[in-house]
Amino acid sequence: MAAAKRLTQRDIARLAGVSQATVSLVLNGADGNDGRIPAETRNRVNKVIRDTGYVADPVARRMVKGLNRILGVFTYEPAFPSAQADFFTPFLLGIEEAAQELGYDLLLLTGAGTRRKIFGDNVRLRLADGCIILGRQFDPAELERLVTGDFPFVAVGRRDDAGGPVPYVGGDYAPATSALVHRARDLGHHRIAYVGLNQGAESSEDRWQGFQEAIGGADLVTNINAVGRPAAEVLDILLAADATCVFFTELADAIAVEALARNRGLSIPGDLSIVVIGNHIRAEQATGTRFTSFAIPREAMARAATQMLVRRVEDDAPVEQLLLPCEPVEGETLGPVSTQTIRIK
Amino acid sequence: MAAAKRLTQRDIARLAGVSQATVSLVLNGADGNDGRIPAETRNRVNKVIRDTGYVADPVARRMVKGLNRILGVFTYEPAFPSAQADFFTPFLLGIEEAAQELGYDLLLLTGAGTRRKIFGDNVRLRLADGCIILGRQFDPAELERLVTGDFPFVAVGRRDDAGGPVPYVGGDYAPATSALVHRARDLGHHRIAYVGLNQGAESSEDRWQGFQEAIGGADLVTNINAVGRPAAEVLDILLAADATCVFFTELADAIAVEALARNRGLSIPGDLSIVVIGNHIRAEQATGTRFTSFAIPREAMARAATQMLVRRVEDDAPVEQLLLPCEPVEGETLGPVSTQTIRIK
DNA sequence: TCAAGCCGCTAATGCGTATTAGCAGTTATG
DNA sequence: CATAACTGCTAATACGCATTAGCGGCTTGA
Repeated sequence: MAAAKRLTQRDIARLAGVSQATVSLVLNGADGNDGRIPAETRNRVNKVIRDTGYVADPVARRMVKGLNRILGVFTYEPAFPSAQADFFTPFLLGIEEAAQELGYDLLLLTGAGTRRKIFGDNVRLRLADGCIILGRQFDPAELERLVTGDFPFVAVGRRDDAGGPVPYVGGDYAPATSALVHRARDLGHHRIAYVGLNQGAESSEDRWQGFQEAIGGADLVTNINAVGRPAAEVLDILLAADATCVFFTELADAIAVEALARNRGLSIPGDLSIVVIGNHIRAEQATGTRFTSFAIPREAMARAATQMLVRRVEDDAPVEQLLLPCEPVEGETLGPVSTQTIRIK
Repeated sequence: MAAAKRLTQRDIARLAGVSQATVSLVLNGADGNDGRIPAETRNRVNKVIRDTGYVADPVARRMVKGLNRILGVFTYEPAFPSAQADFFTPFLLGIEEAAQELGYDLLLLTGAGTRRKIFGDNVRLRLADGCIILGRQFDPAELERLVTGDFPFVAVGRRDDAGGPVPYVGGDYAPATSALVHRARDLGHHRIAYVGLNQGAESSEDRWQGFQEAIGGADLVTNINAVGRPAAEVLDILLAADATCVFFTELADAIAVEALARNRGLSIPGDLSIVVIGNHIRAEQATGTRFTSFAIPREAMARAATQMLVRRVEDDAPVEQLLLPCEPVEGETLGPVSTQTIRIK
C-alpha cells in the first residue's frame, strides 16, 4: 500500500517489449516522418498503457518541455476569506472560464496572513507557465523585477511603467468618470466636490484625471483628499462649500455620508447629488440606495487578462496594455440641481 | 527580451566560482556533517544569488524530491460560475485557509463544460502531492481507481466504500436529521411527510436513515420520493395525507411549496410545519423565510479535509473517515401542531 | 614520520520524459 | 548488382536539481 511505486515509461516499455523511447513516441503521436511507429506496435503499447492505467508524469514532462498548461493566480491578499471574497470572486470566475476554454489549469497562490512575496524562498509560482496578478496592492520592487524578468505575467488593473511597460488589463476609469461629470453638469450642477484620494494608486489617479478633464477647474468647490474620514466632517465641509453634487471614490464613504445626510433631513438627490466612481461590490446589498456610478467589468477584465497571458506564454506576444470601458450605472442618487437652497443644521 | 534564459544553479556556480553542487548545498542549508560549507563561501554564493535574483526551478526540484507542497482541488462541476459559486465558495475558503497554514498552494482543477475526468489523458493532477475532491457527483469508476491507486486524496462528503474505504470528511446528517424529527414530535407532530430522494447519493441516504430511525415508522404519512416536482402536486399530496409537518431535502422544493401554501391561505407553521434537512446556501436571501434546518459546516469540513490530506501526503497516514456534527438552525417554520384542522382548497 | 581523521569542495548520478542521431534490415532505383 | 532511400526501432542525451561518494590537502596523534 505504501510502496505502490508509480509506473514509468520504462515499465510500460518492458511490458510491451519495446524501448522507453518507443513508448514516448506512441504517446506523443509520432507525427511527421521521424518516429514512425507502425499500427501493430502502437496498438501493443497502447494496450499496455490502457491496462496499467499509466499516465505520464507531468513534472518530468514539464522538465523537458518547459510548459505546463498551468497559470498562476497571485494575490497579495487572501482570495477567499469572506470580506475579500466579493472582491475577488468575479475575477476568479472570469479567469477560470477563460483558462478552461484555453485548456489551462489554475495554480492559486493567495496571500497569507503575512504579506506574501512573489520572489520568496519558495517561488512555486515558477511552476506555472505564467501568472495573473490580482489585488490593489503591488510591491513596486517586485513589479520591477517581474517586468525585467522573463516570467510571463499580466496584471489586472492598470500599472505605471516600472523599468518597462507593464502588461495589464484594466478598467478605463478616466472617461467613465468624465462621462459622469458631464452628466452632472448637464443636470445643472456647478458646485461639485470630490472626496477621495487623487494620487497613489493608478486607479485613483485615473479617476481624478477624468474628473479634472471634464470639470474644467472652475466648478470644483472642495476636494477632500482622503478616505474614511468621519461622515460628519465630510458632510459639514460639503455643505459649507455649497456643493450640490459630490463624487466619492469610496463606496463606504458615500454610504456613510448619504445616511447621515438623510438623517439630517436632506434629500438625496434633491438637495445633494451623490456619484460613486466605480461600482464596488454590494452597492445595493449593503444599503437600499442604488448609487449612480459606473460598472467595472471585472469578469471581462479577468477573461481578457487570461487570454493576454496565454498569448504571451504561447506566442511570446509583445506587451499589451488594455483598458476596458466601464458602463455607466444609472442609480438614483444623481438628479437635477435644486433651485432652492436648503440648509439644515 | 525573448531569449532571457532562465538562470540555473550552474550559472550561479560559475559566477561564484564554485560548483553547481556547492550552490545546491548552500541553498539547502547544508545541515549535519555532510556538505560542510564555511561561512565565507556560503556568503559569496548567497551574494550572487541575491544579486541575480535566482530561484530554484520548482519543477526540477519536484523531479528529484517527489513533493511539491501543492494540493489539487478537483471538482466535476465548474467551481466559480455564479450558480455554483455559492456552493463551492465556503469549501474553497476553508481549503485555502488550511492550506495556507500548512504551507501548501492550491492547484485548481475545475470541471469544464464537458464533464471532466480525473483520469484523462492529461492528468495534470499528478502535479500536486494529493487532492481534495469536491462536488456532489462522483464517477464510481474513477473513485474506485483512486481508492486502489497510490495517489493521496480526500473526498468532501461521505462516500461508500469503493473497493476499499474512501477517506472523507462529511457532514453527519443522520443524527442531525433525527434531532429535527424529535423536535417535531416533541411539538406534537404525528403526521409527518418526507419529500426528497431516499437513495442514490450517500448524503440522501444518510438523511433518510436519520429520519427513519427517529420517526419510528408509524408517523410517516407520505414519502414523496422525488425532487423538483410541481409544488401544487406536492402540496395536494401533503394535504390529502393530513400531514402537519413536512421534511424537505431540497431547499428549492421547500421554497416553492411554502410560497404556494401561503398563497392558498395556509399559515406556516401554524397549519403546516416545514423542515429543510441541511441548510442550502442563501436560505434567507432567496426568500424572506428562514427555514428550520441544520447547518452544514462547510468551511470546517474543508479545513478538516485539507488537514487530513496533508497527513496522508506527509505521514502516509491511514485512511480516516470523519463526520462533522451539523448544528440545528432554529428558523421559523417549525411550530407546535395546530389543534384545529384547517382545510382550504 | 606516518597513519588517521577532518575539511572544503566537486564529479557523478538519478529523477521521468522528449527528442535526436543513427543502426540494422528491407525495398526501391539506376 | 550496387547504391540509395526508407522503415522500425533504440541508444543516448538533456532538462535543473539534490544527493552521495570521494578526492586532495591539511591537522592531529602516536
